[in-house]
Amino acid sequence: MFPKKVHYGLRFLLTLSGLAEGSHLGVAEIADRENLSVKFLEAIAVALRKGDIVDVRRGAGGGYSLAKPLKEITLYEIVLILDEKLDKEIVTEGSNTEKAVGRFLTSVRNDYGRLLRRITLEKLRNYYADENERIMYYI
Amino acid sequence: MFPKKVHYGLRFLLTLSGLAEGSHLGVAEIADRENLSVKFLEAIAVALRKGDIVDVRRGAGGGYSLAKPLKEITLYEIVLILDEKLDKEIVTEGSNTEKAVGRFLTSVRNDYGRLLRRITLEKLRNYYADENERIMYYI
DNA sequence: TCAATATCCTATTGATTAAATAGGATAAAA
DNA sequence: TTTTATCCTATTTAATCAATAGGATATTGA
Repeated sequence: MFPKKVHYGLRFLLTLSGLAEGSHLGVAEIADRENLSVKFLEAIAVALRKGDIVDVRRGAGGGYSLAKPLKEITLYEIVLILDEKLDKEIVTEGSNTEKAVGRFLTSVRNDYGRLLRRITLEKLRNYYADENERIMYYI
Repeated sequence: MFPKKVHYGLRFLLTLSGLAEGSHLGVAEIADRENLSVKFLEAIAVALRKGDIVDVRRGAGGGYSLAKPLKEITLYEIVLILDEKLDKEIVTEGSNTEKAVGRFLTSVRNDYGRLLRRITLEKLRNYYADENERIMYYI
């Protein structure tokens, strides 16, 4: 349902969320930890930076950090940045059936957008915390 | 956002919804009215029939008709039948970040599914009625 | 019965998008 | 001023979407 860019992008952000205030992490390091293609993750990182989700520090010792707390980042923003098909135009021109279907599906997309806007990455963080607890319990 | 199969399928169903009780309409006829590829629409019709959305009458004078009233057909069913990416498996295995992201996105997909289940094709019919009224008003 | 009609099935083609890779330009810290 | 890491552009490969084609199958209607 969601392209890999979204999966990888969320893992990228989740990794950054573990960072201490003011510190940065490079793409190469994260790609290594997460076993992802460096180049592919690089493109994702740049897109997220342009979308003001992460801050960057270029040059040696640089890398990325979250631009704002997880609870202020909605899934809507992420999907809009990393999944181009969401904001693709829905045709509402043509015959009456075409118009009706176009308007109908547009309203569904709007509902979906509202749904995504209500979900913040804090929830993702909670799922992550659950995973870590699961290990603690196991030990 | 939605593949053409969904658009075409909805136009197909919308056309069928105008049919008198007990009558049928062939794919060729509908494709002609809606300016769609006969062969492509044919595949859509077969899929909808297998999903119990439409009934079929084969042979001469045959064609399709709605298997149930529009208000009993949810958008969820249609999207599930005509958009294969909805029920594609989301991976919840691997590293902790991978699991967390997988579970998180699964919950989002479930929310989306609930959203689609609340929308019936009666709403589509209303959009269609609006379009027709618009013409009446114009005349 | 049997010809006409319309669905049904399988396979193929072409176009578009997704995913990954590559090489080097740019910027900034050390 | 060297090192490091981001940034940019282009290309390749794989997967999916959209459309097309031809014929097999079933059923109606004469």
